[in-house]
Amino acid sequence: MINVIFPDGATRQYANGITGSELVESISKSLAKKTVAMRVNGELSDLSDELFDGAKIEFILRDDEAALELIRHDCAHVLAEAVQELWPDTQVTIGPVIENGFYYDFARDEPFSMEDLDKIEKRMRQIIERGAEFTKEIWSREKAKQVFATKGEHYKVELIDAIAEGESVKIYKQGQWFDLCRGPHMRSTKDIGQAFKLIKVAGAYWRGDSNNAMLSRIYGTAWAKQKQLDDYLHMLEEAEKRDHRKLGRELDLFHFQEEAMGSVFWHPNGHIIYNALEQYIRRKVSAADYKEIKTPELIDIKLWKKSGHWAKFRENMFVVPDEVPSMENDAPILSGDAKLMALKPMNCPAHVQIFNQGIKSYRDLPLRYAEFGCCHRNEAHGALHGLMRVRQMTQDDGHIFCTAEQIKSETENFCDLLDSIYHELGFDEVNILLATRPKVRAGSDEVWDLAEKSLSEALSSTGREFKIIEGEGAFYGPKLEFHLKDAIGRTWQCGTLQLDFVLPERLEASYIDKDSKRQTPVMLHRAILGSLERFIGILIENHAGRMPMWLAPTQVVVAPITSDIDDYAIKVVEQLKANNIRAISDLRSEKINYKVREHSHAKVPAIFVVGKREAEENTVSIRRLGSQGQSVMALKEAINNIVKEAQPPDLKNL
RNA sequence: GCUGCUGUAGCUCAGGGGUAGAGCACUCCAUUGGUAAUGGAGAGGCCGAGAGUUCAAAUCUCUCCAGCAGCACCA
Repeated sequence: MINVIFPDGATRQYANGITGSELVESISKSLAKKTVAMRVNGELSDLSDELFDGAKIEFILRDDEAALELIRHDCAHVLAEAVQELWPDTQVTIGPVIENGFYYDFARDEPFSMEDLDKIEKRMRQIIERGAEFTKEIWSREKAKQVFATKGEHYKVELIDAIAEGESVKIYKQGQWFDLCRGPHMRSTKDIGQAFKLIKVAGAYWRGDSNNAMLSRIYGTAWAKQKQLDDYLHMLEEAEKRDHRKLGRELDLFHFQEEAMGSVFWHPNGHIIYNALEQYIRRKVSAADYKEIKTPELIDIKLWKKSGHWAKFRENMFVVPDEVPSMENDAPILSGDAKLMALKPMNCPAHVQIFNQGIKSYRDLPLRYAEFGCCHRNEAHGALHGLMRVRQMTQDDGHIFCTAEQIKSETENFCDLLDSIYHELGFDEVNILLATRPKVRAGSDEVWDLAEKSLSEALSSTGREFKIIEGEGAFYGPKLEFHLKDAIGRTWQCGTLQLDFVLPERLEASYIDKDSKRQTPVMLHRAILGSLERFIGILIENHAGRMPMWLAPTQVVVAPITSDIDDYAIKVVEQLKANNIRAISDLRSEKINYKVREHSHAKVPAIFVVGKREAEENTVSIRRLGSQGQSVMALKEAINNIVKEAQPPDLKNL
């Protein structure tokens, strides 16, 4: 007999060799019907696994959160089976679960088309209907390799070779079809249900290495219930509608063109947002005791060599010879021995240069520099993505020079500043990650201990929750990442705080300590928004283009109903402008319906409609974006309200 | 950078070996109206770039370039 422990702590005795499904059957038929897997001592397992003495078990019902992973994983297997039924010469490779779904990579000469996806999906639904049971077999390494080799599944053979000694080689069968798999799986393909959809096809490298062969990847999404699938598909649609590249064009904010690919042409409307945001951050960092500086964009590669960027970051740097090229047939000729300059990809070395001017005392620390530094990075062409990934960007960058003892308080200060800014910008959910020492790193373990401890203590002392990502730190120090959740649930990494013990040393930064000895300061790299370009992209998508009043390029449109009210409309605009409101009049001889429609599409937050009545009574009829109705108000009151609303968030309530 | 797809008017897109098409936007004219499209007329294009096949190429072929999706990258 064996003892099995249930989630509520109760222990019951069962016969040796009892499986999870036999056990659940013995408890209740209806529970057994809903149970698709189990957790044994906290590990997801097949229901068909035999239990052992002292096993803590927990049943996973199909509707449990935990079952979602299984649904998606099983769905990936069915996808592979469907593809091999349709195209038997296709090799299967791996098919893991990812956020919101799964994918499977196939090796095949012809890539899949979108039409193929429909065919595959149909076949998948049939396979699921067949409801073949998942059964597990343990094979010897030799047998597994031989069977897959005979089938021509060379990638699987390679996977078997990669399985650690001592780990068993598991084969999961579903009817005739079988796959090498770690498991676990649900009872049968029927448990998957029909709430899934194949989303897209794409190329992907074998084992994620760009030196390897390119495979064909099929992405799918799967859910427990149809409603969840519908919601997810709706979210994707919503995300598409919010695409900042589309809105940027429609709202006339910015554009890109071939001659400057990856760099933004800011139009007047977009630049209003840009400036408002920059000025806001300038006020915030100034209040947090940062000194704003400005450093050169073009710097001799000598400095980049010294800083280490030349060795680590060269392939992302734009290099410019300091020479006037001679010309032949309009083609430039460079001598090849001119001095080389590089457009700065980062601001840090330049900030150290300013720190290094004059002699610094421990009394000067912490010393905080901020710069809206324009950086150039030669990003891979395939990486460019609207404002989100550009080749020329402006970071809201800053560097804090301090002592090791000050790391903790500086971290706390910075977190407070971030909280305040994210909150004011409308992002109230922030996930914090602490990336710790990587395998290859600079600096002694002692210093790393202190650095990691300072960061985690600073976070804990303020009651902030954070996750640790082991080994993901920069080679020069650990870092914090701040991820913002947007209005439709996507997260964006924006803020970062990175400790650096290497650069100050390399660039010979020092201060005179209390004992009049020279010391090397610690350097904290930090950014709040990340890049202004990218953050504006995030703001556009977060607000779906309907910017809050203080960021809206045009804040008010005054639209007269007939042309004999034009004078009054002009007067209203003048008064708005006198109060620093970005207002325009729309005097075209169009109907009011037309004007309202057009400015609503342009996402102007407020339309003041003025007709004969309003002109006589010195009022305006206000129509706010997103509302169907309107309200009539005295002009003075209306202006006051707009002025109040148009205050940047840090200046409201002052 | 890799794989796949795409590139025709400002935008969204149709067409497809032999005068280049639509809707919206734009310009002009009429219209003066009460909260999401008033009517009419007009203008607008090296069909991404280059080469090739052909009597003839926007259309077929090749090479580039850019965009899109994913991968890789992301100090």
